[in-house]
Amino acid sequence: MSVRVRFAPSPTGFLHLGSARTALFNWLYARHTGGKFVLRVEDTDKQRSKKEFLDDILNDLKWMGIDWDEGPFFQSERFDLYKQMAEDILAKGLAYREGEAIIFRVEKGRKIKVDDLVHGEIVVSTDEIKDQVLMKSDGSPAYNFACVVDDADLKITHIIRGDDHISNTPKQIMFYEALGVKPPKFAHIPLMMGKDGAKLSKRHCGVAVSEYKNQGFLPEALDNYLLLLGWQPEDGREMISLKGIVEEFDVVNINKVQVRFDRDKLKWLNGEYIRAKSAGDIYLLLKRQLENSGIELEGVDEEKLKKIIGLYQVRIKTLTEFIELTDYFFKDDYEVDEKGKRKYIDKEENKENLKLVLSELKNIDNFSREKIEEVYRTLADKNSLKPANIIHPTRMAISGKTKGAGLFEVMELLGKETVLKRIEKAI
RNA sequence: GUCCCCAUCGUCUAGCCUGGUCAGGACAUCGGAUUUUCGAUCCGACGACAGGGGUUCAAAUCCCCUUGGGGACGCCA
Repeated sequence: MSVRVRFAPSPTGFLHLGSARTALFNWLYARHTGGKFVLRVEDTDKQRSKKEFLDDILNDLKWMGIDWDEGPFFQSERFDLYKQMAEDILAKGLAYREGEAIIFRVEKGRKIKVDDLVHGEIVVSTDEIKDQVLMKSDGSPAYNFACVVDDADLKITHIIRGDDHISNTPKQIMFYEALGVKPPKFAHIPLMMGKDGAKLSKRHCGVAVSEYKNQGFLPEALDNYLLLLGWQPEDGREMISLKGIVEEFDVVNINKVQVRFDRDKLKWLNGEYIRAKSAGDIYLLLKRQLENSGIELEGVDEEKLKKIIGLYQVRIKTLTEFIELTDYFFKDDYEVDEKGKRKYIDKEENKENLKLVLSELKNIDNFSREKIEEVYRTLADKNSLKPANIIHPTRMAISGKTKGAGLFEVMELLGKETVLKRIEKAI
């Protein structure tokens, strides 16, 4: 029988990192087995469910490279089915009415066994479980019941979900029995916590996939990191693509331990992916981010921008860092490092050195990297200065920063006019 | 409180099932090399089997207890 898994978000908020990770494991397992990935929307709570949330969730999934084969199915459209199934259970004498509600009677003194693909066998006594609501008085199904009816109806074979559902599982197994349906296999994956071990929250580093998207993380990096959190290939390699790992992936070797989200490692991976891309690819990704941050790209030549990317690609870990580091290419009112200014500009000797530089630069016709470098070297030589004595003040004068890409490349890209203007201003 | 899950460097992990290798790797941190700075890169350092009992010639590995962390106990999902 072919594998069918599902991802069942509730459209009551954005796509949470933890849910994204669950979706990822489900998707991977479906692709690994050649099975189907089904999308189901758990919108039984009509008050809190919003279409916009759903759209965001689906967009984020697509962004991550997660596609689905069937659905989305909406629970809100299937109330008749739940009601029918509850009535059936009622007719079998396994449930009772309490007002409008239908309640499942839990038989005491039984042991329910959950055969979990990640944890092994989990046994729970039914003495621990209270009678369970199947249908609420308002006519809507209770979560656990709707979940079972749908999973049975959609012929789901493997339920891969978070550890927080372990305690729901024995209840759900009883519902399967009542429905006369063989339960699927379960795989409960350990929860993802914040860096300090407490619940992942906004306070830590953000919980929404879209936040990472907006901060300039690449989907490849996020996918890779989320997967690495709890699973790793046998050879231990850490750069893994979703598509490339499909064959190797399996749920049985997902770790049992609760994991902590480590933004630093994500950033490292993101940097690796940024460096692996061509300047052209980065350009495409960056365009939207730049415009969002109020930088006019109208007047900026694409080739030039690609060259700037080429210089900074190796120095950034997220796309947004690019914007911070290269503001001086796009506007004259860029950020100025005051401490650096005092060190490299304000001192009298620095101003003298900059004057020397300025007079030499004025005479250059071909404002190329090679030519500028030659001028700097000979100038330093003639005045028995260290090259650094003129390089640092120049960098400070033209970029407002003490660090950055190679100075001569930067100068060439900035152009003679801008460079001279900024040095004069600094003096 | 009751039930359930879990326990190797700060973090993610390899090793555990089928006891016997200096407990290996990655991120982070700190040094060094290189560089006009930053970054990248290359070298190196720091750093863990939660504690206590067993079993055994031998325990990170098997068993028990304690401790610690997490989850669930809704007519929320």
